[in-house]
Amino acid sequence: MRGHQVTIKDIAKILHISPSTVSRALKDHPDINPQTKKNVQELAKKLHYKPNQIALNLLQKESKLIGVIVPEIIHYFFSTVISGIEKIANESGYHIIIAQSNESYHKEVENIQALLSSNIDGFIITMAKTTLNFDHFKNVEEIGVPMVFVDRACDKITADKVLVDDFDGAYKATKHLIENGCKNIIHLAGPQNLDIGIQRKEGFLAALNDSNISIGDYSIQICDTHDHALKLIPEILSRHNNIDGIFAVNDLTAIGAMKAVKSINKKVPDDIAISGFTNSYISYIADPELTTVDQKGFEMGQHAARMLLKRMQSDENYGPVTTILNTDLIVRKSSLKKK
Amino acid sequence: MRGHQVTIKDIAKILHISPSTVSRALKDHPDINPQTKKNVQELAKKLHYKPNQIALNLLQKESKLIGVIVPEIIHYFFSTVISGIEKIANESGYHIIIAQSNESYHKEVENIQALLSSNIDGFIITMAKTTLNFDHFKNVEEIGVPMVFVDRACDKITADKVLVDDFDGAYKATKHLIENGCKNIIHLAGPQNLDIGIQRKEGFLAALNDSNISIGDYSIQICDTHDHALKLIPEILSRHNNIDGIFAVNDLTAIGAMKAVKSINKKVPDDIAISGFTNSYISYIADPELTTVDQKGFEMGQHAARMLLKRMQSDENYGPVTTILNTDLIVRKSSLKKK
DNA sequence: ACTCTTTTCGCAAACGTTTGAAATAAGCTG
DNA sequence: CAGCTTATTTCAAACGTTTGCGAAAAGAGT
Repeated sequence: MRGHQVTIKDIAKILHISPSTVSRALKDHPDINPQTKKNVQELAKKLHYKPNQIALNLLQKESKLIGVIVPEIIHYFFSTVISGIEKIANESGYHIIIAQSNESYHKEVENIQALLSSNIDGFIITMAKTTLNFDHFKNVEEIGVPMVFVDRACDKITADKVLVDDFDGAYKATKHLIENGCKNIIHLAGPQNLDIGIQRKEGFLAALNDSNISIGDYSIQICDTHDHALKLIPEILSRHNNIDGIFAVNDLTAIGAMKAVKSINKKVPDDIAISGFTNSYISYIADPELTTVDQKGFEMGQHAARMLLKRMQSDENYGPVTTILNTDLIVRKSSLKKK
Repeated sequence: MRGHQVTIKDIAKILHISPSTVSRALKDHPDINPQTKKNVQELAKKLHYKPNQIALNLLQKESKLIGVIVPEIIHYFFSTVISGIEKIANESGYHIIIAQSNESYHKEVENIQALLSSNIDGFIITMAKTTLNFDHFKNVEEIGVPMVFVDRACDKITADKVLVDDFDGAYKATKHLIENGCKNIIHLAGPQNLDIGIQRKEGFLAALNDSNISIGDYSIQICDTHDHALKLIPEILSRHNNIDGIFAVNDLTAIGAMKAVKSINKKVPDDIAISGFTNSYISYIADPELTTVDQKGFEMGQHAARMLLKRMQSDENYGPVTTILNTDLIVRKSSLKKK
């Protein structure tokens, strides 16, 4: 179906010269007669000659492609990460192939295999939540394809990593709630098998500790989805009527909590102040606008891409680098009590 | 830096046989001695042999890559489209390269050129809002690379298209508002140089017409962002106090309007009912949850990928196909007045 | 007229794989 | 044992491009 692409051979045949001469003429090699050069270049332009990247890739053993594997691109955070990667990659003539794991270990393995055989030059990966076995990463490591982990890292693998200071972000958000008058804050926590779940919880606890606020047995609730928060919050509030602050592990959960609070006729932030984590655009869309911790997806993506490019271009095998980015607390109305 | 990938030649050398024998042994060719087959296959497995896709691509003159160009993946709609494409593409052994135009004509042209020279097998494209010149698409057409447009089409180019019935979706949403007691609805419309802007407006007008509702000079407002709605709505409501319904061209704008309405102490939906368009997840996150028109991004993506695959695999050059998908009205609380 | 240099070009190999055709060796038939 | 079949393997070309090296031709110097 596809029309025959013009090749160097075609040009060579027409001009009755050899392919090598055409190749050199096209790249202005000094060995070539100016007249020949002119002939070749003119014909190439006329025929819309485009070098065949596949052939070049085969020759140079590189594809100028970066494989990006993320759980789900519909999540704001991951799409900003991707945008950051794309920007830096494009600047260096690379393109990105995107594959989604949908948080499935199985799909992740499959994607890695598939992209490996596409001769990807490097990987940027955010692990799936369900990934507990790391053989597929080990495999990548053995083959020698450079790899950078973003946001969710894996201890078992020696690879570059870009993380965000989850502990500090959680600490800042919690501290902020306390400073705004909250005396009884609960944390809606993420899964405790993931580092981000642990770190954000620890940051929360540290902030309470530093302010000498006692921690109840209900202070930590494992709850990291909008719908779960919607159900859980009214239940908890009915049992602990004096809760006046909520720090959620992500924005969606925070907003679920916000809706729940409003549904039982409590006011946000005056009765209960709320902070999320991520700074996705729904935090801005929420009513009242949501205080949150900026997770800097775009910067993380850019950083990851730069690390990968450096690794790919370097000959020496320097040790793995881990970069931890700072978070910013974004204060909006959901946490500012009038008092 | 990259470790040597195991090739057929390596296996051949180790086993002291020829590459062709190895190749055939790996694909269970009947000509090969069972013992040889076994040796080869075992060694291949042991060495983690993976066929080099680039070499295959060169041989078969295809890259098994589909170029996807969308305005911005952070938008829920586009990320669902991409997911749909990815699913179908993967099923047929294809991968997708994603490039964003950021709604910029310039970036769009650049992306097309770059992906073309990567020997993409086909394109799936949603035009940028600012694209008014179509030479780059013409170019793709001439070269003979198949191309499918999604959501936003271009009349000047003969290519397959997947659209959504914007008119009907808008009609249904408006009709629904009317049936729920709205007597004075305004439409926050998209840019009128884009087909979706026009169609949704026309659907809105048709529904009003069919219900014999008169149309004021203020009934159509060009306004398609959250922030714009936030400013515009209080202003309009102060001038036209009897407005009791808003149909917005997209969910974000609808939610901006919703926040504005609430900010001047009117109730949604009782005072003013609201409907959006897209059915992004923010419509579910909104408070009250937003009635909207499901634009079926995932289905559109799947459909586009199928059309592209069909086109790529077909030898004959059948005329361009346009598929128009139906929309679904998703009724939620924002439009259900009590009475 | 001889060698030496310069200019310009082509040959051939390489990248990893597939595949039609040819080659080899062994076994079988009559 | 000549001729034939069958089983198994290798050769060589092909995909499009690059590149080291050699070759041819022309000019320069002695």
